[in-house]
Amino acid sequence: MTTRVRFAPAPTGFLHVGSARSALFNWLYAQSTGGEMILRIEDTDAALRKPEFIDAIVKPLETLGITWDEGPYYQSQRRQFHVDAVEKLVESGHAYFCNLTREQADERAKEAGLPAGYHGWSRDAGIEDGDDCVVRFRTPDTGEVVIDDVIRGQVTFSCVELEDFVIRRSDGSPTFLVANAIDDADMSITHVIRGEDLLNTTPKVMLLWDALDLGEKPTYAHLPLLVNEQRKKLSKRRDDVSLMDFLKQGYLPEAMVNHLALLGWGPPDDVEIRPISEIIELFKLENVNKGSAFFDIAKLNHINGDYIRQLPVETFISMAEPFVYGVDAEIDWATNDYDADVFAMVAAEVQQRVENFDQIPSFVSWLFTTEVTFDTESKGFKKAIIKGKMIPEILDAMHERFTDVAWTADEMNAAVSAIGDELGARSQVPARVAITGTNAGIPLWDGAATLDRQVVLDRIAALRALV
RNA sequence: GCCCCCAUCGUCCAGCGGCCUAGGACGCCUGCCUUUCACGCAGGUAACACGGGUUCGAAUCCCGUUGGGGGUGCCA
Repeated sequence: MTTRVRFAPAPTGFLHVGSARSALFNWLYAQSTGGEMILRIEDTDAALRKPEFIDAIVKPLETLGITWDEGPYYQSQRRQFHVDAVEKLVESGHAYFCNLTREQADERAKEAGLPAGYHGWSRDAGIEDGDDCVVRFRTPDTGEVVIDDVIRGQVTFSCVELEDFVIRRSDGSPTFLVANAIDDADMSITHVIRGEDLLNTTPKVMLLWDALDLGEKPTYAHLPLLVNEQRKKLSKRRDDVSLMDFLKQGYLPEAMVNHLALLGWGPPDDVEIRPISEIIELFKLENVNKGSAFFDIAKLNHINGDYIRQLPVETFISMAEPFVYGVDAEIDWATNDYDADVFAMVAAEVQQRVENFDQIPSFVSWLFTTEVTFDTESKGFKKAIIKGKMIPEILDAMHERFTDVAWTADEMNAAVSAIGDELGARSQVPARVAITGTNAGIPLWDGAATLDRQVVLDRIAALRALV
């Protein structure tokens, strides 16, 4: 039997990295077993039914290269099936009407000295359907529901712990629990792979499954949660969780996917950075571990840097463009002052040094601005200039020779080296600081030769004034 | 509160009863390379939460404790 998995996100306005990880693991499982994946949008709640929300899910998935064979299906469009199922459950006595609101239920619980929540009051009250009525599922009073989870083994829930949950809201819309059971059955889903936060809802779906007589149940696999540094579930409010935002910041989709695949799973040979084809080949759902995983940006950065360095330089240059030119680029130079040829000349050197595209401007800013700023408080400046030997002498000599040195990389370089030799001091680093504003960066002279002589002289003078 | 899940270096992953004086990766530190920085290379730092069992033998199995997390919605 071909395996069929589904990624079923609720459209909340953007794709969460945790959801992306779920999508990825579903996809990896489908790919590794030669199975199929379907995309299903869980928009049973009217508030979630907005077309722009769909794009916010579909687009990032496409960018990541996570493909699906069927869909997107919309639960909202399958509503009739869900409504029918609810009706069937009422008719068969598995469900009943209830006209208590959440507040009323809590109040009654308080009066009865019970924990907050609904305690089955409407069960046999013979309530007729009405405007304010929900439909609740009658959970068994005894027995237990056992989930055979691929990742967690057997998980047992006693039925007494399960309250009579709502399967149809008072506005008539069925909840996702019904939709889940019906849709998974109709779509012949064989494996439900999703976050651990849904583990507690699984017994309810299984109860519905049996009550509706839907046949063989899918196999479940509950993935460990992705957490922040406080070990709490990644949340929209506290954390950076929008996958598209990461992509916009300059993380490569391949790097993102590689990193995500390493959260909760590891290849048996310990080779972490590798093509997706190999990950598919090595991936085993039963090897996914149970503990929650911290989404570590530092590691993502390292992986991203590796992928960037692997890029053909031409690709790097074209991908870098939005970060150095145009309205969205965060740059400190005037767009007119940007020179694509100069960038292309130094691009290979920049590529070796960045872990992310948004770091590019900091490496080339000095080539396109008139003045550079000296961060006199920085460690690098202190080491190179404040603690440097004969800095004033070097800068004075540089300024003098640069007024008439031949304006080529080699000649400029030679002139500065000569100054160092004559003064018996290290002259290259001070020269670099004067011209670029910092002690760290790409090789200096090819870029420096593209600057105007007066610009360089002014920068030397500017640094000289500080020492 | 109740239910469920989890527990190996700071972080991610390996380990599925002897190969473990616990391995790899990120981070951090040191050195080499380098006219800077980065890459690369060579080292270093650092963990089996605790207590009981079971066993000739436990990071690995069982129980308990503690700690963390998730759920507890007419959200999904």
